[in-house]
Amino acid sequence: MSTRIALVFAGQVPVGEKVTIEGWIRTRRDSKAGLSFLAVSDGSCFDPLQVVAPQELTNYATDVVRLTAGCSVRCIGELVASQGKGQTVELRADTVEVVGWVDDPDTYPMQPKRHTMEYLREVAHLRPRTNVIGAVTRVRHTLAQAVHRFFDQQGFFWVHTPIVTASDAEGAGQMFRVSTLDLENLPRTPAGRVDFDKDFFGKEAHLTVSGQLNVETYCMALSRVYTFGPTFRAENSNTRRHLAEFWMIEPELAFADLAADAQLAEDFLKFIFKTLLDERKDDMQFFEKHVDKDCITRLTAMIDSKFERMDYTDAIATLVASNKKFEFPVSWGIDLQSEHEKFLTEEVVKGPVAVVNYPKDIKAFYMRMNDDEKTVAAMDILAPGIGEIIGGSQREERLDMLDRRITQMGLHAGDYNWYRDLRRYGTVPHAGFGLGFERAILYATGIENIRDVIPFPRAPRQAEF
RNA sequence: UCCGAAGUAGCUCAGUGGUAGAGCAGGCGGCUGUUAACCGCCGGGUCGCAGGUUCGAUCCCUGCCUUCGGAGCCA
Repeated sequence: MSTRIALVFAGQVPVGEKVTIEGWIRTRRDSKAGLSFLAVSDGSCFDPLQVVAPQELTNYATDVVRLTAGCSVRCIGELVASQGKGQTVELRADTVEVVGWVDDPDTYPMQPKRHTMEYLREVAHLRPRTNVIGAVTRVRHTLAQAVHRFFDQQGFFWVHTPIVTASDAEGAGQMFRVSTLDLENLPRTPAGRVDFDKDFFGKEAHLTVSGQLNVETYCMALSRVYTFGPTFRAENSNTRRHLAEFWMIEPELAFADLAADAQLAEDFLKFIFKTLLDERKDDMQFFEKHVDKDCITRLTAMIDSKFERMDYTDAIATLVASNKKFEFPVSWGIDLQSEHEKFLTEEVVKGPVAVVNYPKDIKAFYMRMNDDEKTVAAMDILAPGIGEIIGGSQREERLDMLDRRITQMGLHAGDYNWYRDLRRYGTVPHAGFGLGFERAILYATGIENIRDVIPFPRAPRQAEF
């Protein structure tokens, strides 16, 4: 059984102990003193372990000096204090077994040098071997663990909402169709339409764009629930902040209003980022040094800050009073554009801000109508450097109001019968929010393109690997 | 989808209307308890694809493809 390199650096392996490590060669440096230095990484932590391979090894001339980046090895030897600078301990190898060679090292795509992120996307099956993608992967894992830990500690239950949804109306975004019909030979109704009664589910089905409506049903029984899973949008978005497949976190809180929702969001963000800083120091230091020098101070500032609250109406007044020239003119009733959000969070508040109570006409049907009948209890949390990071709302718990909103939006109440039932049987005020998981990773690491924080990005015309 | 930019060696890039170079990587040799080391030599390219202009195009023009940045949509 081999030892993970992370345990070695964590001091859990005493100097003098014989260990086996297994991993991949990052670099090899030969010394005429009669030994080679192998940087071996197993991905368990940021740093590779230095393995010292003396020329006395029986396969030194045949194997060790032929090692190149990417070769897999099993090294057995004694952990010793390093004689060189740059590391405190190293492995003095008794054996270096080559598990797998690299065919044609000349064209091995992952060289021990800096690659562009664009290039790495083209070799998505090999890019986890790089420092940056390895670090992203560990950060992503730690944040995901922190998400679950936060909700667990707060008494929330993780509800696995469906990926495939046959609801007639999700109400948000364009959806990917799920069908087993033969596209070359579609069944038709007498009226000439595609006959989805012949399809697998007997009706139209799609990939989910949000688990919210489903999770609300469990909220009306278990009080505190959340979803955390993949969601899909078939929109032709080509930006560094959008994916066709991304992971979303959506908590739902019963007996709660918008203020409680905003507080939950604030506590949540602070918890997951604090956990990240506590548990992934090595990787975060790499991001600070090579990707975004402000990433750690940005997270620290957020953790220590008190999120501001700002009414939408006040936000509009602030934007107008700034006399700043915006590409999109500002007036009450508009949806805030990227430039407006950035201005508010980066120049006015200079920190995270929850903007609340948006005009009803620019928000979804399920958001709770405020007493003014002009605004709904919606919120967006804006953060410097990224803009909107969380969107949420108090849900409309009054059936008559919900029905009125459904009608106003040109939707059909009949399509939402199970959702309406929640308002007929023991309805309660409740609220929730949605967080795009990859956006949180962008914010934490300073990585610029969302395609670099998910292992296999899905975007328009991009579904390789 | 709209606006802008870019596609030259395995990678990162320079360059020219007369078919091309550097650094890194790779191979060989030298040197060193080395730190993405250093020194020397060597191999390696349909200059994104398709047309057009021209005696001649990698360079100029047109179209297409791909990628990047911004916007919209949104998380």
